[in-house]
Amino acid sequence: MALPELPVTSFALLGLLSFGDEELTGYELKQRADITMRFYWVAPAMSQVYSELKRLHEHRLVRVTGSGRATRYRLSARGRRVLHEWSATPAGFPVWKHPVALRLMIGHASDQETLRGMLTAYLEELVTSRADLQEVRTMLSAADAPGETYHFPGLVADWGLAHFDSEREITEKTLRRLQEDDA
Amino acid sequence: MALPELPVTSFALLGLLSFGDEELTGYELKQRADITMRFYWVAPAMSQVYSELKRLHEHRLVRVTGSGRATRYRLSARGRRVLHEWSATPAGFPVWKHPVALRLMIGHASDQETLRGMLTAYLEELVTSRADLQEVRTMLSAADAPGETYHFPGLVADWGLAHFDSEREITEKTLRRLQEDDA
DNA sequence: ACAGCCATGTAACTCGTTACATGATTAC
DNA sequence: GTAATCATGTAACGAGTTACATGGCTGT
Repeated sequence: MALPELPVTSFALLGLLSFGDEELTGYELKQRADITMRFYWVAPAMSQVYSELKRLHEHRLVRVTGSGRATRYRLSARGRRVLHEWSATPAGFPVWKHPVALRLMIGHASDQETLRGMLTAYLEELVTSRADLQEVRTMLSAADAPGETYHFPGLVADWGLAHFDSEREITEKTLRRLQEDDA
Repeated sequence: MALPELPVTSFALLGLLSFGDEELTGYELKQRADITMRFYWVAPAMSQVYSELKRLHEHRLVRVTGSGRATRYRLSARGRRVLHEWSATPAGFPVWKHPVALRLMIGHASDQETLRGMLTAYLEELVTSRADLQEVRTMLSAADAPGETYHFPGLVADWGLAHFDSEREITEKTLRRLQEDDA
């Protein structure tokens, strides 16, 4: 059984369909992605969710249960096998696109005022993002014991929380270093 | 002076041209990006470097000094102004694409063996990446005092090093948690 | 002479986005 | 009735990649 060549986001969406035996609409799938997956992958556009679902169906990785106007999708047996196979695939190194760090790098083209404002704004966004993720983490804690449905999502959420904490620390430290430079 | 609408990578490359008064070829610019910028932005393909340079020139943000077969580019006065203006632009939140965390999220579709192997492999890649960045950091330290050319790149490199350290800690912690689950 | 690096591009393609369009259902 | 949400798509576009092609220069 050859692993179909699909973009990672396809497998990510397939993965979201692999919790429990739920049947989801494209709309619901998009919501799940927005809530959880966006923290360490992406939040795909609505239109992409539909086109990926179409493709997953063409590859018979999902089954369609057209009950009424809302098309519902569920993982097929083949989809489950493919997902298992894919998860053993080399993961590759994370890609980090950090517009704050990028601007800081060319700090000589800016000024202290602007840079400090940027870092402060970033700190605030970190706080709200962390709070959002913490909320998710709390919801998952209903079934996050080893073997339960949301055990692994719980691990990943903790990973994300630790990451946000680390970012906060580094940003604060950098702010302090900028202030020292002023003197 | 309206800020031209260009992708961030354009400004990133423009930023790389703003250190010192150097004139760089596309080839050299690509090397710089590979060495430093890739850690918090991207390493653009060679072909993209050339097309971006072409576009930057069309916008008169760089000047071309065609000395011989190798075309050399340097920041124009206009380019410097635009870069300054861009750096005060809202930065947006970092995007993190983390294939390891993504696979861990659907850990239920995998097995302990595979997951531990994945995290261990990631740890090793973290070590080499950190070492690469540390090497860059050391090179920068020749001129990283406040006011010197590589002060800000130094700050950003330290940011990246702290990030790698944080990732190492989280990964190790997650590995321990996986082992506890086994028992 | 030959390998390896320097140097520059073109063409085809995919991923993913935004803008647009449509209509059904639900809550108030 | 009317606003918000649910639900599904199409079309155009842009960023960025890989594969391909070419050729000069440099060290051994």
